[in-house]
Amino acid sequence: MDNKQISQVLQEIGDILEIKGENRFRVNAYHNAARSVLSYPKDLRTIVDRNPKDLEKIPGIGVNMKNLIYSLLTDGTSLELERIRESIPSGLLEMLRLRGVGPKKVKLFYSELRITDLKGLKKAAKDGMLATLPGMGEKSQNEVLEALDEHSKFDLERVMISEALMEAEHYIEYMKKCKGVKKIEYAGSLRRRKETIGDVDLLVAVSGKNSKEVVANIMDHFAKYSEVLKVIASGDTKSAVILGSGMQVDLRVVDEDAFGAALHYFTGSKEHNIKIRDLAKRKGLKVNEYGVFKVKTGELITCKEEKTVFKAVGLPYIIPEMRKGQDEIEKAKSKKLPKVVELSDLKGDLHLHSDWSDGKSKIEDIAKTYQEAGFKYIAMTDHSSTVSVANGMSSERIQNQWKEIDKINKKLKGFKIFKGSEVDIMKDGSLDYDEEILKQLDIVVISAHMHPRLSKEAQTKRIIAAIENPYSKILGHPSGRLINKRGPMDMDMSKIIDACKANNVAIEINSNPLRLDLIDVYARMAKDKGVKIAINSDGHDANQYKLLKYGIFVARRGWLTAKDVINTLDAEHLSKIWE
DNA sequence: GCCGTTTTCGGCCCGACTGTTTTCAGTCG
Repeated sequence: MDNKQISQVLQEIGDILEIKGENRFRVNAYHNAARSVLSYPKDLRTIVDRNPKDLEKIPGIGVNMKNLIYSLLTDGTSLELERIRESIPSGLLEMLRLRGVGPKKVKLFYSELRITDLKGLKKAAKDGMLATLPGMGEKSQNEVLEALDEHSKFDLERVMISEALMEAEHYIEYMKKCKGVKKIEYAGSLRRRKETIGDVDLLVAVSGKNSKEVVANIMDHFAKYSEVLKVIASGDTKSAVILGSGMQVDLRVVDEDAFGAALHYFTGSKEHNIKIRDLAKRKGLKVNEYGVFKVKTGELITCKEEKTVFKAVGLPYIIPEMRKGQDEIEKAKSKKLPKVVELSDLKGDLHLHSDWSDGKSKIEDIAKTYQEAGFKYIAMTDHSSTVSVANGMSSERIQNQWKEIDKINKKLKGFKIFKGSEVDIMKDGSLDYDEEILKQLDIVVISAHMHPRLSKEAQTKRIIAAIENPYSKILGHPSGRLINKRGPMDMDMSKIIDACKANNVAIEINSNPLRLDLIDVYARMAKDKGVKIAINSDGHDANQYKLLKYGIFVARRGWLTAKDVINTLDAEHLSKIWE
């Protein structure tokens, strides 16, 4: 059982307790613990193996949760979990996933009408039975039917950040055309640059002098966007819609004087906000989306800008990417937040494909495009021979490619193409070219494309063997995951990072929004262990240098500075790190 | 159930929107 599965169990227990109407703080404790475990950067199994008591050091985990997690990891289940699962029909949990249906309604449906699953719910709604329940009516019944319809139509998967960003930017362009919109920004997980996004939050500022009609007009404009499929809420200052793509977009309108406070509030994360409010409380302050208030006098500290919120609670500005509710507030207090890397720090890209393998562009065009975009170098890393589906290059072909690179390099001024390869890691951990080729390459990116289903031990051993190859320079897309399509390979990332440190191998953050691999927690772990990172596009088209921004997002969420990233170096300094 | 520069007991973020009520409970973020 991994952290994600443990987190799911904790979430499930919380959900069941909630349906049963247990004490809400006890319910919250399970949900908090679930989130805490999910974002915890270390494998809980390794903690249990060393000293189970250490589990209590994880925020939100006390003696009870520790015992539960211990049984889950040693027995694969626990008495408590079994007992609680038996206490309600399992289908009730699925009902919780419906929009507008929470624990109270699930309990109501079950206790009054013995409804135990979605099918039964649909029948009861169609038969008009739901409307007869206390607190329900025709409208609520229809809401349930619509929620059931949505549930079957859209898989409620979170979408890639690239998609959400595009949707948000288009919506913002449209909203800017509306009179009275002084400022507009997206907030939420999109602003925090999470790798996947559940819904988009838009925040609009209006001038305090604006009348109610102006705000109403903005709400109206919002609902009339051409992509809107359904308006699910529309109040005085808050609206929500569902787009044709299935994505939910929320809008909130605030006075421009409260814009900073509201932006902070709606950027989250929830955990970060709770910690900020806790800190404020201890200073006799109250923080909400309208500003920071002195509790005793009720005096308002106006927060037109976000940094005023932080200042009011005695903190330096914390960038959205860091707001996870982990240790960022502590580190900010002691002025230990790093200055994180920016897109403009990148001087080159060390993982790219041309039409020599499965890319679309010619090497020369790629080089020109990158140079025009302000970069100083690239490494051409086409696929090695075994990856025949991607037109991998034989030893002979790659040597021909070097001749072409030499020719182009002579023509270029102030720009360099490194000779590289994305060399496949074989099942036994050996590399897909022999020494004769490897030793002539400037950049050897080692990647596993085949055998993703090996056991954890075998996979870890295989990858480490490849890292130990003296010619390996960068470990490419380490986990092999494809977001919403394929999970990560089962391997011990902590050991792999240690091996990279021991062998002077950098680890890649692959900027393709479908990969974003290494993930942020491991990026931070690598940094803490002194391992260098390469932020690469893995581009298959000259214009895919534009993907690098997504890799930068991950790096910033992993607290990386420019110094932690090798492709912020000049071409001359870059070659020296492996000497 | 968790947690502690007010505390080992007594708190636990907080406000908007909706529908069904006629002052509020449930849901959501």
